[in-house]
Amino acid sequence: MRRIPEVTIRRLTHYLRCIEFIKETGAKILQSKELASFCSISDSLVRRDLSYFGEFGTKGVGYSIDELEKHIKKILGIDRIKKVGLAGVGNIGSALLKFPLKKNGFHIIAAFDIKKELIGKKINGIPVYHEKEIPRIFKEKGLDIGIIAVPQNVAGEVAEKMIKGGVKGILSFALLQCPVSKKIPIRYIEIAAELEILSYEIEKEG
Amino acid sequence: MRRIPEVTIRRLTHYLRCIEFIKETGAKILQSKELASFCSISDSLVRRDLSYFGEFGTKGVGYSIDELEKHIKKILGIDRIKKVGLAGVGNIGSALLKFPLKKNGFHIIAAFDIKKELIGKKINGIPVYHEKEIPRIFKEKGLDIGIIAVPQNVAGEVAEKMIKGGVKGILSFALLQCPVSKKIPIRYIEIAAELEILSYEIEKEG
DNA sequence: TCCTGTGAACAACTTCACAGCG
DNA sequence: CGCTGTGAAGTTGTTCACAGGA
Repeated sequence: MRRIPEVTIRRLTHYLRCIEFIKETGAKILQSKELASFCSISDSLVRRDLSYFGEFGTKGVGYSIDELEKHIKKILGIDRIKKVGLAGVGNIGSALLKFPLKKNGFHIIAAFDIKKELIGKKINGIPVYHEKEIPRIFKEKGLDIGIIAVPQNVAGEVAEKMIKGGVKGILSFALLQCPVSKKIPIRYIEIAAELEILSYEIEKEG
Repeated sequence: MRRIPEVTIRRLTHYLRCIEFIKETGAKILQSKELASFCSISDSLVRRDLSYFGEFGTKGVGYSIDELEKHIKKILGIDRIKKVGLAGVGNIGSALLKFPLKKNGFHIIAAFDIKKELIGKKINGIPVYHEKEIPRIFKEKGLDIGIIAVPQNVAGEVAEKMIKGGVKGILSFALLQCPVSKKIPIRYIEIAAELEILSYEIEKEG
């Protein structure tokens, strides 16, 4: 099997969103052309993306929606629940605690902060610990993913603590200054960057 | 000038973050090699990215940090303030109202929701209007960018209202169902998708 | 027949390697 | 000499076009 482009994985998540939507209409079969038009891409790209992982379709017919959903979830590794720990219960952090990530298979098991008035409380049923507890709790509860929503200047040390706790991957809202010690996947959500790209696109023509 | 890859624009925003950081050290000159190592990419890619927009450097020396910052801001169109309207004052929305986007040149001027208890209030100094006012307020205040943080099922109509108000670009946290009528740039921030990609990367090897 | 899966052609992006200027 | 800017080569990703199975 050839190396798989990262954009293919991103599109897979998009296919999943479309499938979830199409399922509601009661359809059972989906063709590459229909899925493609939902995503505004070419049908051959849909088939290419899927073919990296096997032959899921039926020639002359299309793809079974249920099967396809199952396959994509398996590929993305979300066929089983992922346990998540969240560091930083500020603006973004507390919004995430209320965000329905559970329906996508991501369960936030524990939150962390340094503010005394938060520690020991439960927010939306999720207990808040002191940040110094990150390594212990991550290890004890077997958390898979860490979300970092703390200020820029402490993001690096929080990441190191998660790694000490055996985290397998990190999603960060703050740029992690120095590349962290152990090699685990790290992804970023940067709201300012998205707005800047949008700004560029606006100025480009209009 | 050749067509500019979207990844180049994304990297430009990253260069800006690095420059902001490096500036604090008091440095005045920056070489492509140093910027590249900050971003974990090759130096020739940095030079290629910048060369799409002109010749900003001095051969044998490097780039003036101040000049480079100014140029990149100009390219991204953030050399002047962008006015932003935010629809949806829920979890994510209210977090964004407190988020320091101002320091990146994005000023949230107005917020919108449908909950009676919010309308007429000010949050962090930003007035909240009813969502039916979107077209009027966007037009009157000359808002450039709309951020959509409402539930999926009403995201489409909110987008249409913004377009009626003359918005130039949209950043959405909810997938917009049908592609909106007028052709303006739309970008997405999908937290679930990022977690899914992370999940894939985790399972891939470890 | 119709739609998938896939070599082969094509397009986009990155790196190489070096000319050229300060 | 040292670093930028850039053709040309190399690599990666997308589309074409069609063989092949239901």
